[in-house]
Amino acid sequence: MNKPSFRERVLRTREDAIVASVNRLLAEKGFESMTVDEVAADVGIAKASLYKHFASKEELAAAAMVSVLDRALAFLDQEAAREAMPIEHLKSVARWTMEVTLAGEMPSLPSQNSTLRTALTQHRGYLDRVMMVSERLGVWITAAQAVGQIDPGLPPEAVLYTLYARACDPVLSFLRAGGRLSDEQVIEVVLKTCFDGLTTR
Amino acid sequence: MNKPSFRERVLRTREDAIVASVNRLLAEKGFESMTVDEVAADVGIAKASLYKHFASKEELAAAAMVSVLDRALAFLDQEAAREAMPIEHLKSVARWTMEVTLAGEMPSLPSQNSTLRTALTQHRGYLDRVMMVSERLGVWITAAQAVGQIDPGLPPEAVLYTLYARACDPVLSFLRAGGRLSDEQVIEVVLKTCFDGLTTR
DNA sequence: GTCTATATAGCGATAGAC
DNA sequence: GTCTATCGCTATATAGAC
Repeated sequence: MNKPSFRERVLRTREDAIVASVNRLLAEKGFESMTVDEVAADVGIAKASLYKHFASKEELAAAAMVSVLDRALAFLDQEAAREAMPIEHLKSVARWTMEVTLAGEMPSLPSQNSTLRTALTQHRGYLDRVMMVSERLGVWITAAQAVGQIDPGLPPEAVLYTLYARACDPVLSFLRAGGRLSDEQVIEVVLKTCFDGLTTR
Repeated sequence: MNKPSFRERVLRTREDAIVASVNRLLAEKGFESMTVDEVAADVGIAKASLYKHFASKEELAAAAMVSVLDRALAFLDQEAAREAMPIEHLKSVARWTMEVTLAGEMPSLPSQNSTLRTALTQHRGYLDRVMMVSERLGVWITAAQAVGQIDPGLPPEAVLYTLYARACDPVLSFLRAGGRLSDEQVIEVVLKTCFDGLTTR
């Protein structure tokens, strides 16, 4: 385990800056509308330099996804250390997801695009992290269903996907655009409809 | 009110065919990934001919939206004629929306894209129909809240947006891709989570 | 209105000097 | 590894004959 040289740390820092820009642009404009020229301009380096770090636009997107999944895993660690019921953990995760989304730091990718999809399904680092997050959420989901906090009649995958979907819920931006609710209120409303539904309890 | 000539009917039929293709391609690949060449090839005419009917790619997308909104208005008419509680009307609308989406006939557009967004916000036919649909749903929403079927604590716009969002809910395609549920079961599950929430009642 | 052929522009990716 | 300059391709949109 060698101590990283100054040179390596500089490069790593630069790559972090790239990923941060990609993250933001991906959240703001989406994969197709984001151009590599924009990323380069945003980071402040030449496009050719960008391609020395990442081989393709798809690799850039994958790196952004890996980055946010690592943040998610870190949050899951922190959350798991907290004493709480499974349902409370799940609500915390949903809230965190929406906070990241509203902060413009959630790279939401179209599941339709074929070149991106094939790139991601072959990206080991991405797949591994998706699996890890899903498994850790799955534990809380089945636990919450076992004690009757989450409806046991729902397929666990449906619960999982519903939580994932909070990361790209258009209701968030629509409610924010409405201007009548603060970001915190937006999150509380969506969180309530997600877990309690639209109908009166 | 002149009777349309044979020539006009042929043109109208061709435009309908174009819109149908756009609808399908827009649902399948999204606005950015759909190309005008694809549309022309799908319809079976030359691209230049396409541009005689619609001035731009954005106009094509707007026409597709107008088309599906007209279908929605027709469904709302039919639904309004039915004797039912407001909440039942809203559930029917949500179910219809998801059926259209799973049938691959829901042109879901990215709200991010700027050129498309400006084109739509200036498109009178589109805006009018969105307003009409929203107002008619709004009546049922406030009625349902008045009798306590929909949570009166929720902002009506939040309820409206949540219903609209069923048209582009990624949970639908994810659950279908899972392969364990039929399309009807997928819709029932999402409908239940939407109105009743994830937690046990 | 329909076609073929083309103009124009933007994007992903690379060459090659330093 | 960073830069400038450019390739090669594809996409929207149009010209002009019929």
